[in-house]
Amino acid sequence: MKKFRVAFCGTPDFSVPTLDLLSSHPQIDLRFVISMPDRPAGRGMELKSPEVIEFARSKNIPFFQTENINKEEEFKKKLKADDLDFIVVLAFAQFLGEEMLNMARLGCFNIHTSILPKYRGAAPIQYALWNGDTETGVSIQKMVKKMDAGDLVHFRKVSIAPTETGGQLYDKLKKEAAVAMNDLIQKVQDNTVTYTKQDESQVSFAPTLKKEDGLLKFAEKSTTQILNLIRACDPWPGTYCFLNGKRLKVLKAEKYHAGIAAGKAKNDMGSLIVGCADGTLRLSDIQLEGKKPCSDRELLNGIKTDIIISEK
RNA sequence: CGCGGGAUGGAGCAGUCUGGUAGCUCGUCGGGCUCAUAACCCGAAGGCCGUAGGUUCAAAUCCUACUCCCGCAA
Repeated sequence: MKKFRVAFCGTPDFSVPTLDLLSSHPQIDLRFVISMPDRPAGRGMELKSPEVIEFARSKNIPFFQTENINKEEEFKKKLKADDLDFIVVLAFAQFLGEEMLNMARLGCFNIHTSILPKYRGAAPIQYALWNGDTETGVSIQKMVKKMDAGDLVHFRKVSIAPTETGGQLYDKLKKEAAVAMNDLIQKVQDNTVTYTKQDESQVSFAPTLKKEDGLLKFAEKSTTQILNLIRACDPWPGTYCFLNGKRLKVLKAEKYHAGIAAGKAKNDMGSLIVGCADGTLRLSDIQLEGKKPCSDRELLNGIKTDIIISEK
């Protein structure tokens, strides 16, 4: 049987399970892995390869790294000559130009971590949690120039547990993406791929989160809003506030019975509590700058002064 | 050489500038009080103050090198 000739564009660990599937699928001939260049990262700013490249290296899959694939004329010629059936794009962090979109026989399939047309953009997982959604999923769309606006070819729904964090949902969808890809390969093989237009009236957006989106504004938000933001931003970008002028990461919080004025904070018998617009939260797992994560009780053991929570 | 904070009994911290008795809030263990408790009272155990050198009569504290942890940034 003839194998499908495929190229893969992706960057972080999120792309790896799907790449793994493609590299080992009997119907797939994985020709190329395309990713971002190595970047300085971490403390010390040492160069680090994208996870996808690490994987490609370990499996001896030909790979190519670039800041902007659209400008790589030489490489595109090579791709063209490779006579691809389709290109899979997953968390690539680059836009594809006309030439790339038309490079393969079936075009480019992008796996997106929401049920489109909801949450077009870079941070659909976080937005689903932030908004308190109970369901999300992965979609596969045939890419067009407009971001995440292509026809839907496949999707899988996933339910969200009330306390699920960004990291947990991320891991779940990471695997789900590979399953969805597997489904699509079957459809391609059976020649049963269908193209469904997105309902433009239902479009919403999930732009990239910034670090500041994780700043907790207790006084002006409800306890539910704060809790949703905390789980959405766990582990990235993380939520924080300032305790007595020092940066305090908030890792976990819960609703608290006792009351306190909005914006105020105190040590309530070993619990660090802070007033929100409609109630009180206990910040149960926290991390002070320069310190390790610990419980509120542990941190409070070492603080003898009044506690002031601010947005600095 | 990206910027910065930190390492002190099991936990979180003070003490370091201005060297000279190891301290605080908890936890643990024993005892007491209470119908009862994250309560309260009494008592106890537990630290070569990250590592290696140096200065000094004397170093947690000053100097040098190293190891490990973390925040920012990316």
